[in-house]
Amino acid sequence: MRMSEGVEWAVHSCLILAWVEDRGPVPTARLASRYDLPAPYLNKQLQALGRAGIVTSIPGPKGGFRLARRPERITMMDIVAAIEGPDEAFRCTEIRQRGSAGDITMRALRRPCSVASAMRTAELAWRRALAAQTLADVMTETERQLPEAGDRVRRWFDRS
Amino acid sequence: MRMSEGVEWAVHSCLILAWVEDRGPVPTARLASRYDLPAPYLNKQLQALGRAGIVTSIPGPKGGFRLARRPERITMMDIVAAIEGPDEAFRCTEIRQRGSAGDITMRALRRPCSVASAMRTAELAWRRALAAQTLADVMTETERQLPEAGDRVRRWFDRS
DNA sequence: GTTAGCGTACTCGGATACCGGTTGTCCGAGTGGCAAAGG
DNA sequence: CCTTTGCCACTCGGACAACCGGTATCCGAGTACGCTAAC
Repeated sequence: MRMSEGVEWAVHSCLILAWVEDRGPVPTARLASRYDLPAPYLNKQLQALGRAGIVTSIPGPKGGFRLARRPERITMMDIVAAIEGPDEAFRCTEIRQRGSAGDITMRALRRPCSVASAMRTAELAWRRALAAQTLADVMTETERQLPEAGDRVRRWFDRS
Repeated sequence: MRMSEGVEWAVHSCLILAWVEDRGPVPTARLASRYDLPAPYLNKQLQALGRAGIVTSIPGPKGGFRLARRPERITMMDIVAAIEGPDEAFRCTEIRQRGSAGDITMRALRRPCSVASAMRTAELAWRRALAAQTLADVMTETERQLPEAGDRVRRWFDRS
């Protein structure tokens, strides 16, 4: 089980956009050059964020991306779901119904598979933990370690 | 992000082995035919369980697999870790150090990346939730829905 | 001097190839059981 | 009848291909800016 690398890119990009705030939209090429990432592929991730309503895109010159809402209203869960998709990691294929085990009483099939339930419980805990952390929380934590982080980003955005 | 299908197979196989208990080892072919799974690939998963110390293998005729310890001592986390490997889903590649963002103060790099920390927190919640559920718990829940589940497995094992 | 029109350059957006990993398969090493032969 | 010995069939174990989703890339549609020229 492996999370897409695009998630890391997306979160860091959102951090940049959050710190830049209202200074104007940031184009993909700018974000890509900052972290030395392939611009077209990063653009793909940003499009996914756009479809999820996390960022808004402005076309044309002086265009780019900006956050669609305040960092306090964007959770880690939102970003992960936008990139990874809505499907959950464990997908029950109902093997209990297949093969020679398929002749079990039908009424048990009304109830969800116990194995799937156990996995779902764990995954729900994961989702809750992600949803409990907002982009603003990550910003605060980063600035606690490096107080000038926001200023650095804004200076980087202003020059050039 | 998608969990390997082998996890579902492994859990269901462990359930069979738990219900069979001391009646003797169950060969891969028997397990595979029960759920209509490709036997060689299921064998691969069982080998992984063996390396993790969850099941023990007995070679030769009348051989097969059996649980290495009681179901109360086997957690869902053990099985998932055995199949999926020890690596965590989110892998921080430290993009904050790359590109034009690489010129930040070194002391911030002593501390872990805030993004990675947030992800790690969530993943830890997932792992705790998995570790809190034992194989015995899943057995109990299954028998609550279908009380004769254990007897069915044992009868299936005895005949043929 | 002002304004309307046009060209241009820059942006996003979706459609298109490449690659690593999971999935699926195969054959060889090892071992217990069974049967037959000998005492 | 008991013991021993050889063979065989069945098991696990690791090494070998095939398919698929994520990775990486490209080019086209659209738009705001800036320049030019006419009024």
